[in-house]
Amino acid sequence: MHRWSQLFIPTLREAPADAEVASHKLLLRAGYIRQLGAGIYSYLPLGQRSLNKIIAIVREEMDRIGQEFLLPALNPAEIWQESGRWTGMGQNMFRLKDRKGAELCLAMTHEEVITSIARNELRSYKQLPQIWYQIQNKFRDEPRPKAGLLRVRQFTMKDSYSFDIDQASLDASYQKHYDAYCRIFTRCGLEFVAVDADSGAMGGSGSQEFMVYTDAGEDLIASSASGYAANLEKATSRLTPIEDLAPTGDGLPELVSTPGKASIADVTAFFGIQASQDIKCVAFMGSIVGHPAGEPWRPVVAFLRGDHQVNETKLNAIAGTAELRPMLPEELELYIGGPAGYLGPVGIAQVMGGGSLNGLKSGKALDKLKGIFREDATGKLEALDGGTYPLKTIVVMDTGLEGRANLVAGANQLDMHFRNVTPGRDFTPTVIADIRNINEGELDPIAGEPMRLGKAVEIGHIFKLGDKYTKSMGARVLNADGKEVTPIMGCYGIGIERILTSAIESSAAKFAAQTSAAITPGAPSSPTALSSAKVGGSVATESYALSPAIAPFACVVTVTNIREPELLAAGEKIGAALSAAGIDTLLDDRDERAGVKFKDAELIGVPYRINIGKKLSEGLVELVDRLTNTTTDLPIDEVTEHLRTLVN
RNA sequence: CGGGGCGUAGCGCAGUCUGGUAGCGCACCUGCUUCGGGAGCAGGGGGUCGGAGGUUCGAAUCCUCUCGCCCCGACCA
Repeated sequence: MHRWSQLFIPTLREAPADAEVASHKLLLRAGYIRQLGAGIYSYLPLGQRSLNKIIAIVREEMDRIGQEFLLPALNPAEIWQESGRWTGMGQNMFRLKDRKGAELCLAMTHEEVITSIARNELRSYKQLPQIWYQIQNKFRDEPRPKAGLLRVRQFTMKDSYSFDIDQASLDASYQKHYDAYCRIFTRCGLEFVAVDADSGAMGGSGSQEFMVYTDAGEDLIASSASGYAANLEKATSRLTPIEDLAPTGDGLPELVSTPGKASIADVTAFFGIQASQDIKCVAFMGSIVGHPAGEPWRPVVAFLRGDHQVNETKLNAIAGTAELRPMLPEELELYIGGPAGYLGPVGIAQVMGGGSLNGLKSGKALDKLKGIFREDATGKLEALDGGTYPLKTIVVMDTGLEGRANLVAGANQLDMHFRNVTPGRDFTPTVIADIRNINEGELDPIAGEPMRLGKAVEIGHIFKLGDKYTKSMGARVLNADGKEVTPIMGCYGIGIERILTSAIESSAAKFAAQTSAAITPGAPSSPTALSSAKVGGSVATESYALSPAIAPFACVVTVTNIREPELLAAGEKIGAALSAAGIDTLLDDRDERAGVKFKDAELIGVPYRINIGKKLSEGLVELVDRLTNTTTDLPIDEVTEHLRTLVN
């Protein structure tokens, strides 16, 4: 049992002005952390206790599937040069020189170190599979540390690496991690989802990120009750069928004069249709991936349902471009042949293949194009450096338009639209692909459950690496046939601090929702709700509670007045009994007013509080369960058993 | 790296525009009272105003440079 009077728990009534997000303010106010520099924090006793508990859970679960190492944070440059990441990591790696001038770095991850061990020690398939993990400080020279512990330059990470002889074995190692991660995050009291992540450039075959929904997060994800979950860049949806318009006239595209109707809203109102019955055109210039000169642009034109938005990441992937910018008016004229507001797919094929510079009047587009192309004798554009650039306009149609008919679309003439536009018949896109952002409430593609869309923070990542490091660093083992083969790897990370941070964020969001619910609707004059929320007041209002598994203490015994010997004696007794029962207990034996103790106990996130006060004369104490926000009176001799049930 | 903001006591801030001996609240120390929701009264301690240079009789305040931190963007195993 710990006594509050003897601990260092520097709580603050007000948060430093630098703190913006809830978890940052609360960690500071609760005395968990103090900032030393941008993205650099000291962990005070409370923070350290909580992180140690998280680490203990991680270690326990990881020991079930692997073995713990501790690898150096200080790495010689050589191994990073071997893997190609000495230059590849760019500015994100802290680098330094020793007294002899040798180059070193502070490791931001440990594939190189672990692979150097593997190549020196692993000889035979009989030694595989291996799962090696460590819990270590990592260093990253973030361009922009922010949000308290959410994005920092030094942090604790559990990282593990698997070595397997073949894909099936890697799949098994990967699955072990998936299962272990689910157990870890569940034990920490987190509500999380595992999303499919991009395994792209790393050449891996599978990757998932474990995410916790919170507005403080930097990623956007979608998930549904069926278990479907994906990054916004990958998420797709099952669309509910749209009723197509009946054809008019002969059913073929019909020109309609639509003076001044340049927006979707104007056009749909004019025709009396839904936005989903209209074709939206979004025209970009995309910078070509890997172009030697740096930025030649390729025209990329996207058509979507009027009520959908382009996801530029998806579109980049389809178009083979790295970055998209809107076309300038001159470029619209050149590549599509119509003015903004009246762009459409019909006839766009005729201008595919590029146009002539003559069509351009002036401006940046002309200058830019003149820097890249010249006109040949026939008026066609030709690249100045003789390179072959895809001049063809890439026309991408979103899958949301597949099978549709009789849509309204721009006619590539000022003040004109077509109706009766039917994809496939009236125009043929270069490619049909999912390039839209999904929307909240759309149905997931697997089970058709409604999806939730929101910001989230990544707390873990599992990844089938393949042979990237084993190959470049020359790790080889003999297989059963006596043949030398390259083992394949997986890598798997967990951000320890992010478990704490996201737990606080999630809980604080719930408390905030309760508070605003208490103030806003029915009872505007409720004095207690108003005073606790202190609208416009100076006292901070954020609150939260952690799961007993990761809170610095599972339980706090609050002696409301230590000058009453019976209360203090009862507190000592109950605290000792709880500790003896294996419950991590803090006795608040400070000579403070009850209100101060209540506030502090809430601030430090302890989930269960035993108030020892007036009712003691009746043999009762109060249990405040912060996770369910309930208060109950308990007979003294039932406290331990009750808490034991709650904690486990 | 681009844009914006801020550095005055442990925390939150005023004072800077218009130069004239550095203030308020909380926290801290002492005493008395109070004692279940961040107590009251009285007394007290604590700041070379981020740093350097300059202008001036005089600089927290004006000028130049510099360091740091926060936010938006870019970037992000």
